[in-house]
Amino acid sequence: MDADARSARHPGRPRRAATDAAIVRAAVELMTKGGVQATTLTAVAKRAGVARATVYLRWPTRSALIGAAARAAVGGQVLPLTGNVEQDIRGGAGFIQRVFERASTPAMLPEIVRGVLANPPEISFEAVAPRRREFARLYRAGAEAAGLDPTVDPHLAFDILLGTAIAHLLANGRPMAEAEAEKLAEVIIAGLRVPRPA
Amino acid sequence: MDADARSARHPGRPRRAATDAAIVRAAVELMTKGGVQATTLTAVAKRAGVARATVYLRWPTRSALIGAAARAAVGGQVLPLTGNVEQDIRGGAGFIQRVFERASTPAMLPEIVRGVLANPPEISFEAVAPRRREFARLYRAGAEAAGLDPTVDPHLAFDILLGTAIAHLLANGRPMAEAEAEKLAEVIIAGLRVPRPA
Amino acid sequence: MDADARSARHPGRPRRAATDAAIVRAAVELMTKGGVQATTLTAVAKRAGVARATVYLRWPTRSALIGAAARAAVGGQVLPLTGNVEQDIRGGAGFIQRVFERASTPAMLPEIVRGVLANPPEISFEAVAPRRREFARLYRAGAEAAGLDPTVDPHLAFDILLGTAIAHLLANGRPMAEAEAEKLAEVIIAGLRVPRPA
Amino acid sequence: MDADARSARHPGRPRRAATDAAIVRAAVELMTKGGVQATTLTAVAKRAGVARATVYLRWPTRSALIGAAARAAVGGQVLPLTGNVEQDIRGGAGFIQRVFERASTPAMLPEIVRGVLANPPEISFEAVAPRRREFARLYRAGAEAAGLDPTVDPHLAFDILLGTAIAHLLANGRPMAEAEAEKLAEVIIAGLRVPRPA
DNA sequence: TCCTAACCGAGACGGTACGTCCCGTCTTTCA
DNA sequence: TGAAAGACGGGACGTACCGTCTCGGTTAGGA
Repeated sequence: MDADARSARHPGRPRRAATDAAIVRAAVELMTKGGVQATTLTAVAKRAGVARATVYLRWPTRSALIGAAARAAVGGQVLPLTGNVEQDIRGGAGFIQRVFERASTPAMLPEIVRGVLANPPEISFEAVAPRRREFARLYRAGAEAAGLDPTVDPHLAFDILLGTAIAHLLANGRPMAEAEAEKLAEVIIAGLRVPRPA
Repeated sequence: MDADARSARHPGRPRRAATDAAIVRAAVELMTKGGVQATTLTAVAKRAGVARATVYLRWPTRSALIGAAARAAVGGQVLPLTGNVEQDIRGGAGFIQRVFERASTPAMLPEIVRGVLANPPEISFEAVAPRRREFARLYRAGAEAAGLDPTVDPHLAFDILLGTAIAHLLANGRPMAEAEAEKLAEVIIAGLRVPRPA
Repeated sequence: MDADARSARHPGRPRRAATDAAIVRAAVELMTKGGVQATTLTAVAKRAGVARATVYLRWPTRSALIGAAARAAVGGQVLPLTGNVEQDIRGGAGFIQRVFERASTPAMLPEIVRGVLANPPEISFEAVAPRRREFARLYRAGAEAAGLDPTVDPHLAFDILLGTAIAHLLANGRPMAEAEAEKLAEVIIAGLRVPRPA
Repeated sequence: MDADARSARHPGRPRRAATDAAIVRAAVELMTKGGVQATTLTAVAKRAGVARATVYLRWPTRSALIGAAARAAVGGQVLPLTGNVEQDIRGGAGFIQRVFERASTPAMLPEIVRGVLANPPEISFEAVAPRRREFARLYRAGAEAAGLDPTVDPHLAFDILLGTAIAHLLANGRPMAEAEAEKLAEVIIAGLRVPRPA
């Protein structure tokens, strides 16, 4: 959509692309440091070295900006998938574990939850977990061959991985360790494995 | 300590106990209907039939009140535990599924996440998931006898149950269905079962 | 009226007379130190070592209490009058000058003005300047004999004395000095003297 | 300095000049109708058709606004002075009498007294009686030529005029009549006249 | 000597104003 | 047109105070 915006020749002075990035970066930093309530539009604008009105030229609402910041902070990396289901579960565990270890993820999580559950939604869950759908497609396609239960909801493995990371963070105040993530992957794989005929 | 507080006769006019409940109830209702942003102190006080200042006599802050409402709405029910680990995992799945089906839980979830991750924390996770600790104790005590992996983090089963419920809600916008929760319990149990000697 | 209150035998525990005085004294002190806005009922009660409700047993309103304090602080002394008009003008100047020199008078003045001009009046001007009426009576009776203008408003001399003290305080932030008061009295007397036949 | 402020182009949207006036007018009207206690910021803002925050952009405090209103209501008119001392005393009496006859003056008086005597002062007396200083200068310059006592405090005539108007208002609840003011001027002039050589 | 009405301290409570802060919009000037 | 700056309407927040009320405990004086 950036391409669209650029190709449609607008008259007048063009927007500085760097400004967008500076604003989002400022928002992420403020969220990380002080949470949502510290992420005032005034504060964001000041930190980005930009006028408040300039922010409103790009995002219609504070919520929209915070949503953009959340996406940028969390949905930026893309989980690599291979099609080998077992390997993808293990890889997914490691990926999610690393994402949660970055300070911005716990900082953004409350806003993501709020935005996703808002009515109407302010953040699309797809935007923050862009590979969930693909993960399910690959599970559907490759589970049986890998000896995993093909009757189960194909999103289940992904949801367990992500959900457990969230629950662990909430319960302990810190993200899962690498070893815990690996163990989790093993439990999921074992749980989904179809019982071998005796 | 309630006993102490009650026995130590405080001077002055005593607080009306009903007021506490009315305020929390009003807060929960407003949260459920309109989310956090609709849960104005003015609105809560009005709905509870109480002066705004009266609310501040009991909770120092809007956040504190919302935290109390969240605890009341979600931590109110207590997961029954038997000591039979397999049965408790299945029961836990059903319990969590039912809790998430009540409208107040999705409504409160964003605030719970915010409050638990806030710095300093405004909500103790124990308060909203009071049986997690006991669940882990029972797992530690009974896993081996039940043929489940005793080397794994004893909280793991609980965290998977709760976390998956959260992830499912975020991904689909609606809570897990009963059948899904049952399937989840089976996967967890199978995943934790120690490989039987061939 | 105190006598009335005492003679009408009230049942129950009688009021401690000292409490009234302590409350008024506290009010005057607070007014003198911090002005009206510092004279909170809470502060007065605390300083008097008394419960807030106790104050309301004696005065129906904060305004009423402040009015009482004003009367006590300013109307306490009574201007001595002799009937010799010239002498009473000079004496009045000195008296007013001394009253304004006490710190409580400038402190109370704003409240007195407010209370006297309030609608309905909360303070009767008679209560703070109890001898104005008598002064006028004596002027009416003795002016001609003293060679002073009998056709003028008999309150005029008193009003000039008091008013000039107020204006001087407002303009300079400090009360009139003794010499200034004496000079003022001379000007008034000279101004009121009927022109001697050439 | 207004010129400076105007020439030094301030960035941003300029303040609407009409708003200042509307707020002050609303404050004066409310004071006149209901006294200080009716002059709520909310009421002022509402009557001026302005947001409460807008008022706070111009005056830091309710007191400051009320002070401004007092100045505007009372200090607005300027006593015309001629340099002819006798004539100026008579003119001053009439002027003050007319100022006190306007309903806003008695309404504002308590606040003026409070503000002038506050510590620190919130209203400068110069602002409400801007010609007192000039009056004294002219008296000092012209008293002797006019046959008036040059040794007396040159502010005295003015202070008597203003003070007597205040005292009269306090004592009677209504301002001096025109005839009374004229008589007062005559008494002052006679009182200040140096005794003619026999 | 006991009863009883009133006093008194303490603090809850409804109500309301204050002053601060933020949002989203607007109106200016300058590039 | 973009962008900086800041005014503006609107509204919530947390604090403070008023005047009323409701407790518990105390204290004088009459029965």
